[in-house]
Amino acid sequence: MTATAASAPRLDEQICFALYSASRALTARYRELLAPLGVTYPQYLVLMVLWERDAITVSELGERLQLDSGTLSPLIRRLESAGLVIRTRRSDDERAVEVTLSPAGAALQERSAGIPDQICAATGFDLEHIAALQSQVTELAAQVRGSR
Amino acid sequence: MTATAASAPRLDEQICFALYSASRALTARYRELLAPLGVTYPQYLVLMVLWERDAITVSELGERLQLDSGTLSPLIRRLESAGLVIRTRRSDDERAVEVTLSPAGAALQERSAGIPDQICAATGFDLEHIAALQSQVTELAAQVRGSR
DNA sequence: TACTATCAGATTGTGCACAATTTAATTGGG
DNA sequence: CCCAATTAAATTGTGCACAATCTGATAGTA
Repeated sequence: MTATAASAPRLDEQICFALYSASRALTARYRELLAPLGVTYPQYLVLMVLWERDAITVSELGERLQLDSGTLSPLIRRLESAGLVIRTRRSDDERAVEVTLSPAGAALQERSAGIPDQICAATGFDLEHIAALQSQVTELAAQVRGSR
Repeated sequence: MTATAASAPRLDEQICFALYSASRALTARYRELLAPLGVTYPQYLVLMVLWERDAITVSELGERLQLDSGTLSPLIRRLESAGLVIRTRRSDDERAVEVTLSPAGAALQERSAGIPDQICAATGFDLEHIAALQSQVTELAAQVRGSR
């Protein structure tokens, strides 16, 4: 015997695989819903942040989404190519790039308004259950980030 | 007004973002723990499946991990280059490729045995809480996959 | 036997993630 | 004022994910 059954890491028991797999399953669902709008799920996340608060820098976006410039720079460039956002150097600090919604980018908020409900429906969970799960998962992520 | 506050999709409220973010946070933790072993988290997942049941085809791996050949083919080739697995065409069906652990791949099971506990510790959650969360997240993923 | 359909992997192309490095602007200290 | 340190993005390189396509092997059927 190499290891006892109890200590062997089984795939089904690992919270990380569950999160990884669920995240990909949900993202796949978003992919279908977002395809008509011509944006990917990470691009949609950036747009959501901008819909909450427009004219935000790349690093502020990065803090919000926990993504670095290596991911965001090309992603935002694609959003700009698609005509959804505008990138401008901030005049008081030429290092910072401010990302602003174009009219087309702002208009996408309306067109995507039904998506969250469709996602909720796809989970088959009621709203309270989703909210409870969401807060626990968020707390777990915060713990893991803070544990290093 | 463009939309009511209630209908506006807020990032913090979205289960998908919570899962996506938590998955990345946990994977980052795995990355540190797996670095000494020279494997990535997806590669570790493949090895875990093989530790459970060796000599499995690429498509069976794909079913288990919900990944397609576009992801697995190059990943398994890297595992083979690293000397951790061996790829052999099945003699009774030359289409199928069987993935088998090399001695080095099998040996990694011992060396990685402490990782799950370290991950649990990083979450700060007790085992029952993790298990409860894990089963809910898994069920949610199954629902989402089945809803199309 | 040919002919078609199906199936298993591999390949191609796009878009994330992320580590590491680079470039340019700003800040702080002497 | 000058220069080192810091900061914000961008760039480079690697490795997933995944859609779409391709190649070759197998199965089924007239």
